[in-house]
Amino acid sequence: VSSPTPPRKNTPQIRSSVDFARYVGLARTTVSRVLNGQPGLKKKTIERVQRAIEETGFVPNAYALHLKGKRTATVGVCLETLLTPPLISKLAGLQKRLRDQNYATLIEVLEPGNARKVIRHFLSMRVEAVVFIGYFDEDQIAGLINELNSSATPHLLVDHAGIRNANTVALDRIAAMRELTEHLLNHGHRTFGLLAFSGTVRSTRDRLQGIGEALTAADLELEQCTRVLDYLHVRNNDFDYGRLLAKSFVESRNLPSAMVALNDEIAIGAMHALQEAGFRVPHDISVTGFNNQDICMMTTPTLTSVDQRVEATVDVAAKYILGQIGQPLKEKPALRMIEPQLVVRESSGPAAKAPLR
Amino acid sequence: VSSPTPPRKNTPQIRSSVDFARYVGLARTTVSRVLNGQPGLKKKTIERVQRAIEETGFVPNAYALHLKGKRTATVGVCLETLLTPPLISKLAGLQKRLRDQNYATLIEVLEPGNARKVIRHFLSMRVEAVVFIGYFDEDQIAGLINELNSSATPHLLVDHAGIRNANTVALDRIAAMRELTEHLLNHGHRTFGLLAFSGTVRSTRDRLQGIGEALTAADLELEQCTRVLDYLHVRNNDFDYGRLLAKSFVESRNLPSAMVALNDEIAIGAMHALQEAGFRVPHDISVTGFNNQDICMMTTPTLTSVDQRVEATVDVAAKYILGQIGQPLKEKPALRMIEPQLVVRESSGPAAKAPLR
DNA sequence: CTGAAAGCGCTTACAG
DNA sequence: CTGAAAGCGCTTACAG
Repeated sequence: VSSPTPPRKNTPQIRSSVDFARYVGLARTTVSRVLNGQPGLKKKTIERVQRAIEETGFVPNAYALHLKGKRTATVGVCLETLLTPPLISKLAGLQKRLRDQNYATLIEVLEPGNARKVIRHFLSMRVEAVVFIGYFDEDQIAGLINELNSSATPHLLVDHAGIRNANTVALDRIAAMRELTEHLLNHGHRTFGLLAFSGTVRSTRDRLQGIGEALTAADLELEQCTRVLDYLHVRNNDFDYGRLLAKSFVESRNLPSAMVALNDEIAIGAMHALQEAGFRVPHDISVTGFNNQDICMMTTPTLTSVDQRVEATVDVAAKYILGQIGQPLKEKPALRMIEPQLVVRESSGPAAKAPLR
Repeated sequence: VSSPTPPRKNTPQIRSSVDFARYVGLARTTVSRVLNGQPGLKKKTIERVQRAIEETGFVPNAYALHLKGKRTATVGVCLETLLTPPLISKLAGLQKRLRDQNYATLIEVLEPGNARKVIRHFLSMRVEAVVFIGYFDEDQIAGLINELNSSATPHLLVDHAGIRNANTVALDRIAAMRELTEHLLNHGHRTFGLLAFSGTVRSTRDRLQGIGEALTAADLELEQCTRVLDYLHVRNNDFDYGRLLAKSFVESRNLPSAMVALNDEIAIGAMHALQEAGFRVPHDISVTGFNNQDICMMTTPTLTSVDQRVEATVDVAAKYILGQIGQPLKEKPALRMIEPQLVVRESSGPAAKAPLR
């Protein structure tokens, strides 16, 4: 399938359509008509131009094309600073879908302080839409959306739900944690160690709410049933943080019957620490993750987790944004929730009979 | 640090510097001089323009700017289709360094069949350099580099060594495997199960060569010491493939004393399968990975691996490419090898006394 | 500070 | 098929 490139002869540097037309030996107008596939041209002329393209490598200047009215066919994507595996999957999926529709993707990482600059760069490049993937400062993102609206550029937030007036596609994190908690409740768990659920990020608040809803439905109270030791360590959502947290729970001699981790890495780190301390998972204590990464199947025991359904998310996102391009801005913000999928594996099971020491 | 966006009043749609100058009530020339920070302007005038920018959200059209001679300050990055964690780290590191120098990054995934299109897109966008990250079809990439050369666009391959006339920054995979093999030889290992080392990709050939060199130096022969069962399964460099391979070795009743895996995922999958089959790692059999991902510290036992030194790689890459921009193309291709770092952990140890069954 | 003009690299009627 | 012209949105001398 690879298209071989012919060896380039020593051709004079072709810098513009003027040079190129001269090289071909045709009028600039004619060349332009060939390049744009216009009708009424002799086959021989078309071939002559195509051969010259191969010979010279001439590529028209996109900047001139757009000035003349050609669409930029470019979408800007802003990423959260933390490039986690699920975020990368979403980016890759979106890029592929846009590319398939002949859109180019301009990607920037949104860091605190560079937001304005990034958006202005996108606008100067006349992107036809902007997609944000991940979690951002809420005030900041609201400002950016304002800016996009006033230049009639459609936008979409992927993941970050709850921003007023923003178009959003997001995992239903409330439902995710509700289902996960129900699963644990059904197994008799009544005390839950929450790993890395502190903080005021929207996603965490949603997830806490989901836990709370499940507990309330079972006539339990969030404050009574959950324990948090996040404040003991510098937070860093990785294996090691999970290990530290679980260790602290062990040392506190006040272990919950289930540990619910913010993500798979933390859950795996926690399992590790628990096993090192002599506890059996899930016999002595259950552990759950989030994101359903491939590693969940490779741990001992395999890890119960929640799948974000990235493909579904990206599908909805791409369709939405492609549908908005070229349309007048909608007045009502669009909100699409993606249903998560609980994946039960070996790490969660019936609660231990006696409270652990 | 977040720059608040002022609420946008109902301003008339500003589409060009003409509109904008009219809105400000100044001559287009004056506005342009303010925008470009030219001297000899009253403070009051400058402020007036800046206020109008805030009010209208006016952003000059980058396409017009570039036509007038402004640099595009854009670098194109081509990625291999398979977005592995090390590849993403390299991309993220490079993007950050380019952004810090005020370069925008245009990212495309190179799939078989779209290579020409991608390069032509980059050239039409007048990127100032192109970086390839990962492994590609060798003929295809040679053609692309040809094309870039003839339009005087500097390029750099990250990872894929061995392409003639290409500028390259790559991990010294030969040295990596030589050191890893020496480490195992020193522990008395003489039989090596190679997991996923079949195929003719350049990186695999290099890595096999490194193994071979270490064996030769110990008066051993590659063919005698190594075993491969890759042909038994559909290759897919993930946990599950490693598990399948290790299982097949177990079933073959001809186990090597050490398993050397192409990457960490495969190694972890293999460890898992070995442990399920009742073998102890490393007491009965040693296992090694590659890439030194975070999980290496979270497995039981922790996994011996090789670190690609992504930061060093990206550093060299960014410096090289930024140094080439605006310079005449070098005649001699540049080649910089990055020294890998062997990270010995628990999964590799002294060879078992008796051959395993 | 203003205003008219030229020109960057293209495309697109338009008259031949 | 050719050739001259206009114009996209900018910047930059230039004369006022």
